[in-house]
Amino acid sequence: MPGKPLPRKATAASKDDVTVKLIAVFKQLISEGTMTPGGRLPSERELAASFGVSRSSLRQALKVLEIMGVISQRVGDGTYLNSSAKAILSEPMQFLILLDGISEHELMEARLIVEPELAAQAAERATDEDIAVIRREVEAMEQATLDQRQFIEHDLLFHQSIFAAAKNRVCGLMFAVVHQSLKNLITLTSQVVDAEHTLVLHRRILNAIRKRDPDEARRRMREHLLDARELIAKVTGRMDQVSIQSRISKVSGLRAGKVVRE
Amino acid sequence: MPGKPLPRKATAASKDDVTVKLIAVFKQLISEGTMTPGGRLPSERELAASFGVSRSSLRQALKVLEIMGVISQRVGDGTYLNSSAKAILSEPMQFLILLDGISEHELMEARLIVEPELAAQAAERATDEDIAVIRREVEAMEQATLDQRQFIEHDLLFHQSIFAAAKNRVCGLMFAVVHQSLKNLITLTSQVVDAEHTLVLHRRILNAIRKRDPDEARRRMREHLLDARELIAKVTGRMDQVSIQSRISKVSGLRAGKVVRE
DNA sequence: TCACGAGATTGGTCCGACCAATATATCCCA
DNA sequence: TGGGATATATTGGTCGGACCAATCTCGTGA
Repeated sequence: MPGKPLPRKATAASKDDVTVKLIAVFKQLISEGTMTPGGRLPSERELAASFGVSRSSLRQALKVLEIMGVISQRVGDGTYLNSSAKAILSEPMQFLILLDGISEHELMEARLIVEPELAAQAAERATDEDIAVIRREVEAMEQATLDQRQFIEHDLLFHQSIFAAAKNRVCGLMFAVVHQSLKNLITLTSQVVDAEHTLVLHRRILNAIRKRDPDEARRRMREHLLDARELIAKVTGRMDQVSIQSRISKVSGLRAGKVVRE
Repeated sequence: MPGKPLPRKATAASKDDVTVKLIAVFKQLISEGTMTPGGRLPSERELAASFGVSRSSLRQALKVLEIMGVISQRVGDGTYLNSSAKAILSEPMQFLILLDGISEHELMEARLIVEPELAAQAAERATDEDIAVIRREVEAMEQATLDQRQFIEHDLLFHQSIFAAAKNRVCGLMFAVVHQSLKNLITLTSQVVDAEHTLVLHRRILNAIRKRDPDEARRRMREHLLDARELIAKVTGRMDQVSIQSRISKVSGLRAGKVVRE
């Protein structure tokens, strides 16, 4: 009896499948500068041969990276390493919200923690240019009071521009997806109140930052978010689980079929 | 002139490849409750047939979900939907740090924004049990002053337990990965100062939360993080880019080969 | 000089095959 | 009859090849 072919070396990462190893390799290559942002990767066939794996396995790894926003692929062209990855947290966050059943209320709670502090920091650190950008978003909102889509878009951009002014990319990137997740809900709330209501609150924040007054900026942002949270609570009270459903983009093309275990 | 074969229907999701559509389908199925956390999915072959796609394409989608931590796959067993996904942001965040070149300093900045506020909220909302958990982490650190690995582990758990006490899952999940990213760096700093130094600061935070004093909790946490940031600055001053390299897990098994464009 | 077009390149999808790990059912013996 | 060893089926993991469509490249010809 020859026993098992190989006792399966316990070399730590030996149980990882090829895809996981490949992702680790890419991470390594990026960190050591072999692959630079914006650069083009060899073709899938070359990469597969170079790594000694099948194209199928390689494609699985590349697909993961593409969905996460690390790379971009275009047929007939090639594969490119993205320079920045603003959307990298988007997909995971959506699943996180689904799996852990995170409510809109909790998302607003998180905003209440972070955004007032960031507004305060923005008041301290913003350059004149940063402030100009923030003001431009307010003006864009003023001119879009009739176009709800545009209005909300600039509403979110307003908050993002404050993140940028606070010079805190980590929070900025993290909360970009939080904003995106709340987008549908914000749309609902903005049907309840008129645009001027939101604009007043935004202007107060802008002015506090212009005055370089961190404490007031913090207070005004908090005021704005508390107001928004209240509105959301009012709206969701009538919507309940519907809001969850509507947040999921409708699927086209593939039939769902039976997926449950028979 | 026949023009382009088909003007590319602008049906929104028509340009997405199969994998992207499949992920959207799974999102849909989870949100509508057809797939429930902990539940088992049909086999890959069944799913592929059910969706009318090849197993290869399906596997790409499943791989993405597995890396993100949405599902777990075991050969010979099957595919299961995870209940919660604490690790869901881990991989994306690592690439985010790499691609955008986010420094340890920026990560600490983000902690300085969030954790003091969370400590304050913990002081307000913590149940007796929450506080017991926090205290237990402090005690665990006291008993692990000799085992550096254990010590740091409980250091991070201390901070996590405060997040839990603050009842803010969003920030908790987001900053779990930030902590993880800083782990190596914390290891370095704890070689510079003795354990008691850290313990004193932790005890102050714990006591503030026990006294239900939000303001002091906020101040004490801030004090702790400012101290940590200073230590990190001191350490990284001598390390520079080395810290980035060491954060990447070494790869085994696959040879990197040439990847640059020749 | 520029527009057109044939060919090469590249990612996207599918199929079929085999392997190894695991679970389940089966059988045999104590 | 009970329990452990064994055979079988199921399942994910990997591979190779094939074809398609989008895109790029480059040479040709007006």
